[in-house]
Amino acid sequence: MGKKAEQKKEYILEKAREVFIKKGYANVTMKDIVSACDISRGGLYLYFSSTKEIFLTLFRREARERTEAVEMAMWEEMTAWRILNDTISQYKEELLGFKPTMAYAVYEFFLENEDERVVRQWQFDGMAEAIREILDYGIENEEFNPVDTNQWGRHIAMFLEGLALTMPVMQFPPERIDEQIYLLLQPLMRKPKALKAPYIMEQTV
Amino acid sequence: MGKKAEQKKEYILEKAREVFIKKGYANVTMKDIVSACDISRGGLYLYFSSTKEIFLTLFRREARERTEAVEMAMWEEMTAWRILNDTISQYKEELLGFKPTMAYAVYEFFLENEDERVVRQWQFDGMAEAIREILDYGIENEEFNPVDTNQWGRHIAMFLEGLALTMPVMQFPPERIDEQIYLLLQPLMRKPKALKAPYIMEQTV
Amino acid sequence: MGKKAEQKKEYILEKAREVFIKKGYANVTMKDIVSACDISRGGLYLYFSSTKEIFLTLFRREARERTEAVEMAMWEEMTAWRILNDTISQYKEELLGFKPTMAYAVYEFFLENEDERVVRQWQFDGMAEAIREILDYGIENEEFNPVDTNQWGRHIAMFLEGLALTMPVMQFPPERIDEQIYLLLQPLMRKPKALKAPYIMEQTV
Amino acid sequence: MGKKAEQKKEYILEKAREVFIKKGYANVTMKDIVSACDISRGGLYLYFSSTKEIFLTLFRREARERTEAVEMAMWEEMTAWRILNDTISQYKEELLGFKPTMAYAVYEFFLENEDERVVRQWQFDGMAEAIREILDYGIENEEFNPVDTNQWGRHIAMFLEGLALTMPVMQFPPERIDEQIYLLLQPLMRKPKALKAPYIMEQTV
DNA sequence: CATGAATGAGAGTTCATTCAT
DNA sequence: GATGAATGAACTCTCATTCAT
Repeated sequence: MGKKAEQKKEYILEKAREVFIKKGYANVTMKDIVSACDISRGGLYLYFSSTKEIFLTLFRREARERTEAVEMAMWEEMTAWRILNDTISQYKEELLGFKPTMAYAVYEFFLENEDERVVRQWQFDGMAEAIREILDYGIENEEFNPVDTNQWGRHIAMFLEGLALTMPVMQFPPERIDEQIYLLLQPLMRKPKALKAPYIMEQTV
Repeated sequence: MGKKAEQKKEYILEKAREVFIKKGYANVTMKDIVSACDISRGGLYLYFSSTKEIFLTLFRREARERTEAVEMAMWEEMTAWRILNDTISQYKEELLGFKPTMAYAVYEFFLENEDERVVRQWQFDGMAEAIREILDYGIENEEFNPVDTNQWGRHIAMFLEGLALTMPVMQFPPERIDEQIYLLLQPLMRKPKALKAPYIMEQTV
Repeated sequence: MGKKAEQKKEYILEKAREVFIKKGYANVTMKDIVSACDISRGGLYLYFSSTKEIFLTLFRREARERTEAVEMAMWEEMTAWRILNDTISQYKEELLGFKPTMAYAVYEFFLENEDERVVRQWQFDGMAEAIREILDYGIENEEFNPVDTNQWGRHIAMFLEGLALTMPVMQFPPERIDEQIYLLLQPLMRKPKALKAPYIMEQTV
Repeated sequence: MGKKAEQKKEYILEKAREVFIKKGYANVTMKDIVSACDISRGGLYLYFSSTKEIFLTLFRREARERTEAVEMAMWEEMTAWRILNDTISQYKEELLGFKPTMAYAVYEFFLENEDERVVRQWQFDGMAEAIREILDYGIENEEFNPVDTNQWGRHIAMFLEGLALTMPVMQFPPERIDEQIYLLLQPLMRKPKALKAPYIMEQTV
């Protein structure tokens, strides 16, 4: 495939992402994506042969990017707080609608495609693992209380997923997101009393 | 509407529920429900005119029942622990697949029907409120540490939703669910150290 | 399925037959049949779900009818000549276009559907077997020379198929068909010299 | 057209032939041929503008070659038996799958293209004529019984076509082909009793 | 000459919805 | 009330054919 084809593929993925964000997964048709891309019906099939293929391509990439961001941050020797915070902040932006999310589409997709669930698990495990690493790092630095970081990795990862799915529908205000994150992370903090919501913001700056 | 018609409607809802559990919302067609009910195609339209109408009827009822269960328990003067535990246990059963759940269908539905999100919010608020009441009750009895029960009501409600959506796809073992609930509730416990996972079970008995 | 549905199915088969006669098999679309039947696109799918299904239904029936006709004639104790002649005459009518034939469609179908060839074989064997019975009967009556009737059953059956496929395209005149049948059957005749083409006709009367 | 273009055209015809043998005519698309030739989509159109054009080119050539083979043999003063036998043997090889045949494609083509049937007729007549010449030659040499060689030329030509169309689907064993040819040619033989099947083979050697 | 991306017509198929019975 | 046949819109997917490069 030439460079131009690669670009076109990229363009289609980008447009398709917008469609998935807007309509979830199950209701998206090839026609929808065709319209969004402003190409011909047959043209899309030159690059992808189903919504499923498009979706999986997008999903795998996003999962990879998300965990890579964490690894990258660790490499740069930022404080554990800062890293955890950035990670969660990215979610926050999505939750607040500043940056749209495919969370729904993801859920619809894996509901419909039972045989692909291993991909989903892989993504979740990757996320949990990345968070575990941050926590280990933070405990070592005496930033966090010592806890079972395997369990807490999963806990935070799962909480973030729940938040991602609940918030868009609920349309909670930003403060409420901070509130929830505060409750989640409190047990990790060495001196929780000293922190005030939205403490995440304070820490960041 | 006669009594017989009422029964038929009830029957249809029951069967439709099974379909939603199995296929989510977006992929369910009137034809699916017709098949599940073993009723004529036109016949279904005498009672409901769309999957949306059927779904909303079911959803409103379930939301009501769930909060009512909590209220009922409070009325019976059970311990806060017992009530919270029963509530969470019901989720656990669903999560472990012993009792099927419409969680996915719910998410799909509200994704597709933006204008109905207020209903979803009402349901979530009802759940959070019910949990808040349990917490207030437990704090009063000195079963729980004093916390902001409004925040914690939402926190637990949201966590349960996240769990409900994550677990079915992940196929985690029961211990992991206990582990997660433990991490969630730990800050509420007066003597967390004394509790071992699966502490929920221990408390129950 | 009610009686009316049965009639409709019959009607569709009848119309579809005309389409297959006219266009063969491979080029026939569900849309063609829909047009021929003057029903809606979706309507056809209530009765048949593919051209393949329609074709096989027609084919099986025709094969059955053709061999049944032979059995029936034997039962009525007609002379072997008369029976063989009638059988061949039916082909002749088809060949001359007085009665249209699906021969082409049959060939196209079994080319395309290798896995159904056993059906074709069953039909051919049935035909060969029926002719063998006529020959045995005729030899017993001393109408025919004694020959290996198994071989000759296949020989005549195969010849008729070849004729059916060649004639429509060739547009040979009726005399030429008689000529060919004469050459085919000559070795069976006890006094071939005494017969003149179109001897089949003479025998019939 | 330059020499190189001529070669390319030749190459395309060769590959297209393989496709027609495998898939008949009606189901063959320009795309199939493009794939088989490993050529660009637009490239094919520089040489041929439809499957029909390609097919007709192939068909005309094959018809010519087949009759030429007969003429050539006569020229070499082989015995009529030997020539007839070689001609039929070539068919046999095709029938047994040792040498693939376009027979099906031919039938499909002329079904679909009524206006081209004159070409088919021309080919059949050519074949019948070639066989007639062999028979005349054989009668003159007193190899065959005297018969109406016009009729018999058509008879044998038609029989071979029938065989070609029936056998591939039926998957008959080689002996059965010999059996059938024996029944066909028997009336021509001066002393048929002396011949045993597969007599064709015996004669050849 | 040659390429292969792009187009759009058209086939298959499914269902929501209607309506005569 | 209840049925299920019938309709037609919408969607998926494939290819013949064109055209810029």
